[in-house]
Amino acid sequence: MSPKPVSRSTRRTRRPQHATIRDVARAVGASISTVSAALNGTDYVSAAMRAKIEAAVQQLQYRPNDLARGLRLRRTHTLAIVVPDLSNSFYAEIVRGMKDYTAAANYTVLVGDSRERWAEEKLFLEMLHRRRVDGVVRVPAGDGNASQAAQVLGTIPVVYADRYPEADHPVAAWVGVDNARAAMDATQYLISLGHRRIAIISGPTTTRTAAERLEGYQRALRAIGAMHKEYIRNGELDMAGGARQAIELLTQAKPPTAIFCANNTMTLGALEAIQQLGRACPREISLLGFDDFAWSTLLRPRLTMVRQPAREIGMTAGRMLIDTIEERTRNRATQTLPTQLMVRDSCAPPLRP
Amino acid sequence: MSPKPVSRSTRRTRRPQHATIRDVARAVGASISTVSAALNGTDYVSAAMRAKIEAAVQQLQYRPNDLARGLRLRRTHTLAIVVPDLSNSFYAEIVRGMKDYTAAANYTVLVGDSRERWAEEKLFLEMLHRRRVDGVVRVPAGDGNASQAAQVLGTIPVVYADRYPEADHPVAAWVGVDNARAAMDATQYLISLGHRRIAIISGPTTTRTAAERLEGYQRALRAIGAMHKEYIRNGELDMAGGARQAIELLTQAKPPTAIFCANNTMTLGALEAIQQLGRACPREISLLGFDDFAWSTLLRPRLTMVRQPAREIGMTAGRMLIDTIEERTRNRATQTLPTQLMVRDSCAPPLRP
DNA sequence: GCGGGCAGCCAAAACGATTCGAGCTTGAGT
DNA sequence: ACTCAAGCTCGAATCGTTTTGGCTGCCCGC
Repeated sequence: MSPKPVSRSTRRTRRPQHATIRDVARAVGASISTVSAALNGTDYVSAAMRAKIEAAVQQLQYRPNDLARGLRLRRTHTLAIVVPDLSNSFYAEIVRGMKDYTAAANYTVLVGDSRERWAEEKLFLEMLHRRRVDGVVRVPAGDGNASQAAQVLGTIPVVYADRYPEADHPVAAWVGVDNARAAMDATQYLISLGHRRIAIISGPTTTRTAAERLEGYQRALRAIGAMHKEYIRNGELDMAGGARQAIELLTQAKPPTAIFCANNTMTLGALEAIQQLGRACPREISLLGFDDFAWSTLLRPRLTMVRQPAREIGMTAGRMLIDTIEERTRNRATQTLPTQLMVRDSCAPPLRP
Repeated sequence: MSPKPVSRSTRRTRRPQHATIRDVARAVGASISTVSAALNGTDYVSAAMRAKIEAAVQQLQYRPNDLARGLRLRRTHTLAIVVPDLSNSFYAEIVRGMKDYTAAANYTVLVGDSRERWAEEKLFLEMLHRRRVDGVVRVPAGDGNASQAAQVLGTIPVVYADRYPEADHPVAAWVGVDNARAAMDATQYLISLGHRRIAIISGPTTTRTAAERLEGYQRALRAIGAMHKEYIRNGELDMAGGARQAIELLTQAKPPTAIFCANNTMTLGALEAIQQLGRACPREISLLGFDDFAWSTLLRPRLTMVRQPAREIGMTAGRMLIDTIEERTRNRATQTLPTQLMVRDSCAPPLRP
């Protein structure tokens, strides 16, 4: 059985797609090892040779193929972030922060939008696994059972931002704010203005942050014995959800004098509802929101809101991720960043306290 | 030029990172060719074997390595889009449209933000080349000389969105709107309300769309002999730029009775300036903007704006790109989508016409 | 009994990079 | 004169896929 050298290639129609390292090597009459060493500075290469190679690279417009590189190196220099809603400026800002930070360390980031659905998030995570990203930061979808993520991601490092993981990876890294505390402070601010009938529009209780904010709100009101169940609403996190809950609250027999909204989109919905019902804000009804956004000062009234350091959250998540990837795990596994109450015009003392 | 010393470390620590097709083959006692054929359905594989393979895939949590795949296939199923400002909801919406459309065709998209600077865009495009993306849609940075893109992208297909290419690729695909026409219509609307002293705040003339909108505005005013150079302003495209120009316009001796802003961020800036100067809009000054956004109805007054079909622009760009990549070039090379004047509350007849 | 088609499987050659080990000159140290 | 290291270069293995051509039975029609 002699293995005969068969000329098996029938097609010779090979259009030259991109220049390869081999083309560069051929152009300067060197081996590809030498070219590689020259380009990466990883071994001795004479100055003359280096110059010739650099010229050839320019002339051939050679760009290394990162697929081949990643395959060999087992590193793609790619990260990813998945958020529940990209059109929400809060998450957009987190993404931006992460991109800015990681770009400086020469990482590319893929961004995914789960639309609050684990099914969509899972699809995205599977794609990330196939692409062998070096790490991912998750703001898990709020519809529960996001703890299967460990399965689909395998050994890829994960950092959580904003929302807590739920007993997911054993030692999960996380960065975010103290939501209970921030909500409590906000509620106490309303109390200090004289409000007693304070409502909250919160998200679904499967969303960790929503649950914590509700908790903080309750703690503040319980302390003065002013908690009433009919003022607690949870619903969808979007604008329509906020509007619907606000209308229900304001049209009931004994409406609240202040509404605390647990995220930014719902706050906008509530504002829309208030205007639609012809109520004067803040004279007749005070509105306090969560998650600030850039153009909140353009609205009338200018909204009083709890500001989260979105950009810093994204940057920190990126930093924590890169640190674990590159095995400088010097930093703590969890980081809590400060919030800030941006007092503007949408809250005032109640008409009849 | 001293070459650096090299430490040739001999690490033999090979942790089993991810399951490979070889692992699957070994598990079922088949060859990798058979596994590949089974998974891709590209050749005969017995039902029994197929079942065994599928079981092994599940058990090993095998996910094909897209790097190796892309290397072999010379296709990455990755697209990219680069826009001048991601925090501008107009571009964000284009990106979203493209993502939605291309996701259905199983493409991933990388998104880049050039911040209106060619230097940044170039960096991003070079990265795309190294990653061998299958195609890219560009909204070129507005600071000129973006025509070097062909060089850095090599043979990678390009589709332009919103802004025109400037004699870039020979047969450039493009999708956008008729900016001159839209601006002319908008200006004529202001004229029909009785305005004669109409100002425009436009972007830098290196930005093609800005130039076209200015052109349309001029055409409308020239037709009634009401064009005055002191009412024409170009500046930065951001909010601060819009505010600055608006203040200059409104504080001059014979201020305009209406301002036409050539993009959305400048419109917001102008609105801010108007409020800051204590002018009543629309009673004292009418404001008409370009590029609608989702929450424009939350502002008071609700802004009258020219709406571009941003989402459709993104989807169409995605479609055109995929069509060229997959060589179904059945569609025209350039597509013009319709605009719409969203008449709301920020324009009214002038006090003294 | 023989040619031929088909179902099922496999070995090996790409794809384009990095890296290990080794070979070959020089020049210096002893 | 001999050894040794440094400087420079190269061949070959490797990363994890797809794909091509070929091999083996087996059944079918004659």
